[in-house]
Amino acid sequence: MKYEMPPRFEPGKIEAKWYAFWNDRELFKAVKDIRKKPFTIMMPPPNVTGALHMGHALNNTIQDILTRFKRMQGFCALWVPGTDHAGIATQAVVEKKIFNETKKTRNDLGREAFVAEIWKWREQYGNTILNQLRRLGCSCDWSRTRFTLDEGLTLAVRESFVRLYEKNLIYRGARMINWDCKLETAVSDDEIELSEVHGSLWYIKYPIKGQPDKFVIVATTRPETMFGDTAVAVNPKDERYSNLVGGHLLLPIIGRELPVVADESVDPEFGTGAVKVTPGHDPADYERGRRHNLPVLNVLNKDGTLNENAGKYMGIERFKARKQLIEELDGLGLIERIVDHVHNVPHSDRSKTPIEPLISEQWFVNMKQLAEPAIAAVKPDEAGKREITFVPDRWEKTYLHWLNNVQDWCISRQLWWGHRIPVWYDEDGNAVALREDPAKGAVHPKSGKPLVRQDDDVLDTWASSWLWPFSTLGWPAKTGDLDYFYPTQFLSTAREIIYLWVARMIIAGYEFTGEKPFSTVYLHATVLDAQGRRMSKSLGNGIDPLDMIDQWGVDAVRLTLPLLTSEGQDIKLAPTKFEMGRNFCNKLWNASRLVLTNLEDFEAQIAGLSDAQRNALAEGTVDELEDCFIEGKLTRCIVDVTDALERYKFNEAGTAMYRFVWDEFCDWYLEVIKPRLYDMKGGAESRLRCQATLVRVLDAVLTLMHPYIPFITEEIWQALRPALAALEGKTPAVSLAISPWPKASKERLFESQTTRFDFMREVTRALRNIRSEHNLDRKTPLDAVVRVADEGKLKLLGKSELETIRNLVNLGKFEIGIDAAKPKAAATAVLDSGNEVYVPLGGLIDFKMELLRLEATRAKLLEGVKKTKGKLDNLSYVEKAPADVVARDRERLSEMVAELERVEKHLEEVKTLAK
RNA sequence: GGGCGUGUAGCUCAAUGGUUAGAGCGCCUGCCUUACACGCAGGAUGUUGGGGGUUCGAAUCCCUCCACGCCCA
Repeated sequence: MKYEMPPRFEPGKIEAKWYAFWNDRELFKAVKDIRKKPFTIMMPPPNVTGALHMGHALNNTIQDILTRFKRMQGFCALWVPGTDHAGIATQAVVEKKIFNETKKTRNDLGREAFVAEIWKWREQYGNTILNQLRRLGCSCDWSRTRFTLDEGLTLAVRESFVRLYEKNLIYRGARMINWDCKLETAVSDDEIELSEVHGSLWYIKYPIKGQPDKFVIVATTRPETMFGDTAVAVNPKDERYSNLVGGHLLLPIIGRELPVVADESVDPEFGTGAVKVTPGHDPADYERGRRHNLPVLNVLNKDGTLNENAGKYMGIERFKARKQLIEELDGLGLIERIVDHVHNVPHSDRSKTPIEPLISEQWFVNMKQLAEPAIAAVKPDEAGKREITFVPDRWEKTYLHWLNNVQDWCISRQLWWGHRIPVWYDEDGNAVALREDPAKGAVHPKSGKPLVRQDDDVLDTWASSWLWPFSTLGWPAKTGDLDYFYPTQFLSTAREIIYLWVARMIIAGYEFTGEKPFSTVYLHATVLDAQGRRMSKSLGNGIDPLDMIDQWGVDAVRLTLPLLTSEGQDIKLAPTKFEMGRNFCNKLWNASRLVLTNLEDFEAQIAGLSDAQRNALAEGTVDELEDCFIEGKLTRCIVDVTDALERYKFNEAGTAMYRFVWDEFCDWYLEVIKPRLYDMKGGAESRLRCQATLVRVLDAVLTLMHPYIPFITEEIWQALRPALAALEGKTPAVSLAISPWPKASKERLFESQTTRFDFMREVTRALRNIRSEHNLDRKTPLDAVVRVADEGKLKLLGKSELETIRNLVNLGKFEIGIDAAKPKAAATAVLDSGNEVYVPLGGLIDFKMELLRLEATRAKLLEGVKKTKGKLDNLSYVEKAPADVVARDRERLSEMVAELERVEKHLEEVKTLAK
């Protein structure tokens, strides 16, 4: 049977085919199986409005590598996909779309109709990102896809709310919150970012009561809030103002009397040392207001216009009002000066508009007590073990810092899209939280009065995603899945949501299930552009993973990303980086092409063997040196890759495979066996042993690499499958995706054979170097002599190894001998242990080149001798360093000295001959 | 201001305190050798940011300075 393979790997042709194959056979479906250990990952749910970006591509590649690895290791591997409803973002997207199409706002439509529109939108576009994850090859259990507004998850949100409410950990109150004037909702502290703004500091004159010509000058960055001023504060130690404390000023324009209060928190260095106090619109002033019993005045409407407290400025947008107010004050001569001022202003993550701190009635979660188990979870026990481990571990500090200073969490949002707060009020405003919607005529359990309305607000989206690790498995119901798959093993996410999400999930896990939600938190690299900047829509510097998949193939993308990622380091990415992965896939493709196109007779040959003979082949042969060598390297590779994956070192595992395939298997093994394979140089049996080794090694390589590059490996493996079946005498798994992970046995490291193979390589390299440096065409055979020092070295190269060298270098006459004489006019390479290689070149020899080569060797040796001798001459080194280190250095030194002598001898000869 | 991180070849990055610091890309030379030019063979390239210290021994540990990045206030 012949398998047609084009000389170049064409990823586009196979990707869809294999994804459908896996899916149709439900290979990714995880069914509880008590004979297996579970391995569970909950995918961080992307926004339902989202599209796949490079961060997603990296994060999900990592999760898929691990899931596939564990599945092949025999775990019951479950990877749950899903999306979150992204309250603010989704509502904004749909509202914009509706407005563009119909010029209607959500208020025009009304709550119910608008929410119905969003659901329609979700039906149509909500699966975009999940389909993109399929394109990436993610082996999720799609039958368990979850959405944070699903019925089950809604139930979970409600249950969690009512439980916390009943424990008095949720409360409603008027607090200073962050108000987003564009989206007209509260946002939590974690959803704002400070950004530097080049603004002004206005120095405004506040007249002193009873002294109309005298003023106190107050500096402010936000003059429009002055309508909410209820005092002016100075530092008690500030002598400039000590006579005014206790007196009153007059608020310009309005004329309201403002007491002058002394407060420690005022920085005398800032501005004039006198600051206006606006308790309704500044967190620091709010505290000052409390200390001095000042009234709180709100001057803003929800849309960011000023309200009736601003007098004639009522209805004017905040920044317009600021400008007009300044003009008016200036006209009144009340602006003393204006100074440029750079300061940090909080902006909403979502709308990017400046946040207004203001007092508002909101729902909060009291976090202090809830945080305690989450803090304990990362404390090592006596054995140094932690319930939850961060990788890299330094992020644990970041996590703890937040938890130790945790603030109450504002969970209500003035939106329509989300989980409506399950609280109902009676006519007096008495609230009650309910697991189920109240029946008609239901009454408040305490007041006995009928419940008349539900709270209008919805919950922060994180109040549903913090339940994700267990709500996805059926919680609050005690399901078998929850029992089996929970706690999960691994969470991989971006570090910017350690607070928003990771910490809250851990809190929720302990509070609601009594257990940790996962044992490892892996913080993946941040993908930056080539200049090291974050990829962002506004900069337009993003690299679209789907473009990259189209251009290079999905396997190339999946292989390249982890290869670029060393733990904890960020990735600077440019599209051309994927060449590395693409080229590797092509290399693997062609190596496989060589193997597969030379297996035509393999099954027939195997069929002619006894079971014992076949079994011997299937277990691996030990006859030819190169077979032992490649098996030994493979064993090493299996150990390294498995170990690296267990430690989540995705680049180490990737590099180990890359090295093995390219540097050992392709560069040496495949080159060495060609005569055996093509020309039956070792006879038919040797050829069959070679084929069997190729099948074994290629199978192992494909298996090891499958988690990284699932498509190409499946494609090749399916072609290899008949040969594998013949060799093993049994039917292999239906897919590589569920094939067993390779096992390494220590008996198959073949160390002595590897040493011999390495000597062969050394001689080969020396000869190639001579050929290349002397500019000798590959087609002209060279004669060569290998001089070895003793019997032991002679034995390192057997007859077949000499043949191998002859083939690799294209040699004519080729001899080896103890103390073999150096031919005249020969190029020389000095190896270690007294071994030398001579190539008689006769008239072709370039003495100048030969001189340069030997000089270079000499210089290197001299440097080495000097360094090592210096070390050994140091008495304290010899005394204090470990004996084996010193012994090794002694050996090296004598070795180098001997080599140096020989090089110098050859140099003299060349010099004489060159004359 | 506080915390964390980074600085190694032209570029992007590796390297449990112990051989003469490695790889990919790029560069130079020669090859379309019947798996692969997305390739093969050979080659060049380093004051490991500066300074100080600990140590027999430092890219690695400590201190300090410089530059850059991220997070928190």
